[in-house]
Amino acid sequence: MTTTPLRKDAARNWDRIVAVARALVDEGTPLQLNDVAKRVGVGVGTVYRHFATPEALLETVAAPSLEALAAYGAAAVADPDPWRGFEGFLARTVEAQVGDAALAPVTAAGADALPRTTELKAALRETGGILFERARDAGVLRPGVTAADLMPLMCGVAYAVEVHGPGTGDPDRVATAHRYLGMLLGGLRAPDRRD
Amino acid sequence: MTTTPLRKDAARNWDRIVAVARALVDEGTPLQLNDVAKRVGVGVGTVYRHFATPEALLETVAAPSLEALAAYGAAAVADPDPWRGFEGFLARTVEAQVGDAALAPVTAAGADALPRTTELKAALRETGGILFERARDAGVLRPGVTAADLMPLMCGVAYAVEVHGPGTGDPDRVATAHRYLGMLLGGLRAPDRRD
Amino acid sequence: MTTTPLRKDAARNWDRIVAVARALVDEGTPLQLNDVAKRVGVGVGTVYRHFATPEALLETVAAPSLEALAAYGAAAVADPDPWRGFEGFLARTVEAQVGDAALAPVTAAGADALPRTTELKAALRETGGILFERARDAGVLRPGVTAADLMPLMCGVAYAVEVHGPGTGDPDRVATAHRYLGMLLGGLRAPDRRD
Amino acid sequence: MTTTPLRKDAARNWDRIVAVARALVDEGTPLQLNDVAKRVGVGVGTVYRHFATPEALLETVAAPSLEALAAYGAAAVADPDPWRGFEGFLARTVEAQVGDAALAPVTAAGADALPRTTELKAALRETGGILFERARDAGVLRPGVTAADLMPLMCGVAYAVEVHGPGTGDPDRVATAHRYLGMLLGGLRAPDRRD
DNA sequence: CATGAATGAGCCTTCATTCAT
DNA sequence: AATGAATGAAGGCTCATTCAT
Repeated sequence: MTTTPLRKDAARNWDRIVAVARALVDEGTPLQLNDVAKRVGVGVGTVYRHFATPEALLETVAAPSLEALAAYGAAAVADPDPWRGFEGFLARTVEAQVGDAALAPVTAAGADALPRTTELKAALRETGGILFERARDAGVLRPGVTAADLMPLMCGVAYAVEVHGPGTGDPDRVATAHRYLGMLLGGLRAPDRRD
Repeated sequence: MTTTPLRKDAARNWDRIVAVARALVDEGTPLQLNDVAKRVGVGVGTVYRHFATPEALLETVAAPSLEALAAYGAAAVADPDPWRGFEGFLARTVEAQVGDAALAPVTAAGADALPRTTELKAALRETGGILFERARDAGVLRPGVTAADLMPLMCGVAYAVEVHGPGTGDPDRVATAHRYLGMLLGGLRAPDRRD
Repeated sequence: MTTTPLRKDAARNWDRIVAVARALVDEGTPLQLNDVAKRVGVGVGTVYRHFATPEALLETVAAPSLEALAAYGAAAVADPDPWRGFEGFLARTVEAQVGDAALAPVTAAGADALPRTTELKAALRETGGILFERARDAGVLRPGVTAADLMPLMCGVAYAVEVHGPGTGDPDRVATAHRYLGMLLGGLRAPDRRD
Repeated sequence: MTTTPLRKDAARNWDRIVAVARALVDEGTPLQLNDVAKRVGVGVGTVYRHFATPEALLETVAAPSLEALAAYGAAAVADPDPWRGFEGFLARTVEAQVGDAALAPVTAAGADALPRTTELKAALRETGGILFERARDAGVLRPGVTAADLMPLMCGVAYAVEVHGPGTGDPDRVATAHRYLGMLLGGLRAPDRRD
């Protein structure tokens, strides 16, 4: 965890690279380190020095969203209402996924490029697990679900939003994400119906 | 619908190309026409003659699954129980998606390379719509869902299965798909709980 | 010169191929035998049977223009006014070149694909030679020009028209061709000036 | 006009690429960047880095001729004799076209790949225009010609030389070019003849 | 004679990554 | 540290021509 602090100019480059990468991600352009370097106005080598692979850069771009999610999760755990904490966390998760194009690939990737990413993903899984268990123990969850299903399901909701409609950045996307999450939570089937 | 029948030798190549493509799709290799040609043992031109683009080949590979799904859908419409028809169709849909790696890209693609694909997708949407309306009219669906949500939701379920675990072909995948579909239909939330 | 007469159906194909090729030339599409075959609705083999190479087809397409020019030339030779005969022939030549996109490549080509083309070109050279000599002997030509310069100069005029402006088919082209030919005949320099 | 100076090694490659391209142009081989790379002994990417398209390379190869022509034009404008300036410029122009196979395609191309090419072509047009107007105002030009005709006519002369005979590089070509230009300037028709 | 499937060399272009400067 | 030139494998696609049917 102890990283040698960057020299001031190096830190400045780091920031500019990440900012440009963020902009590229937002506009849907695939991250190419050559391209990033050109836009930042530094050499490719500099970008490679800071980020060994495109994935590392992408994970760095995604990190703030993951951090924010983790922070929210920590607060949700403190919520006295188990369901509200659980639901809120899931809502934030899908909001983040549909609002930040960097998240989907990072979340779905099998291997992480940065240890920090692995930590964050683990923390989120952990938080999700805690919230899940609290909810389950409170009896507000249907049986059959496990904590390990949460991440895939949230990715699924985000993907459904993707398939449904307009590209990242459209305001409707968040509404759709909430609708879809609501469906998953409440079920598509009318509650009074029993087979 | 009347296609000039291929000469015997051409038909043989067509079959071999599709077979190789199917194998590549199954092993997760991206479809590259040069590559396909090499593996089939024909010239690139032959592959291009049969399939103008990688998408056309992929859609051809995916077609049987789509056809089977459409056939099932036609039968489901005849099911006297609206819910069973609806649920069965969705189940088949996610099974297909999870069992055939060619489906996800074809389903998610905005533009189709082959008219047949467009027809099949339209037919599936149509069938889904009919089953959906029957279920809704029978009062077995929660309000707030629309027919246009079905396709995205099924894609979402399939994607969740993908994120969850083992690659295409694993038998567990179908079980997981059923579990996830069940969650979506019934809701994650315990039915007796009301906010 | 004795060609086995074609069977009726073969002759029909020959005609249709040439007609399609003419249309392609007129619209500026490069002549590709596969393409021609597709548009005619015959197999490539058939086209190849009739025309061994793209050049042979192009020369066949160009032939009528060359024939017409040759016929005009024969008449021009009979003109009692040597200058008028000469000038008229050149005018027709450049008109043909700017009006028929098939001519430029055929005229400029070093080797001919068809004997008929060689004959026609020779005939035109011959006619040009006669007209040239008549004009020269009548003293209406400046010294320094030779008969062998005529063909290149006419090609040059046609090319100048090409560089100048709108593509084949535009009515202005003929006017421009006449203007340029007029410049060549009369000279750019004011006639009263002597160095 | 301020271009970042290339690094020494890069400049060396640039030079070698242009030199090879020049040789290819001289021997009439069409410019293919892969081919150029192979002959220079560098990777394709290197050639693409320096010249984004074959046209850009060709224009670079042609540039010195255009520069020389522009320089000559600037001097010609200073010539006290309007006709001599005009004629000299045209003579240099056809000499250049006939001596450098890179010029014809660059001159005839509608769109330029390099801004420098556009500048040079504009400068030449401008110079031609000035020389033309001086000559016209001095009364040494026949009416009916416009400045916009000069470029096409010079291209036409060069093309006529091409059609006439031996390939680029042959010494006779220049002589022929002068002959043809002379014909254009003085007219093919004997001066004493009036219709 | 006609067919049209097959061929495959050939050309273009991109981009992740390395390494000399 | 930073630079950015160089690399070259990789992939895409076209088209003139042949030859089995």
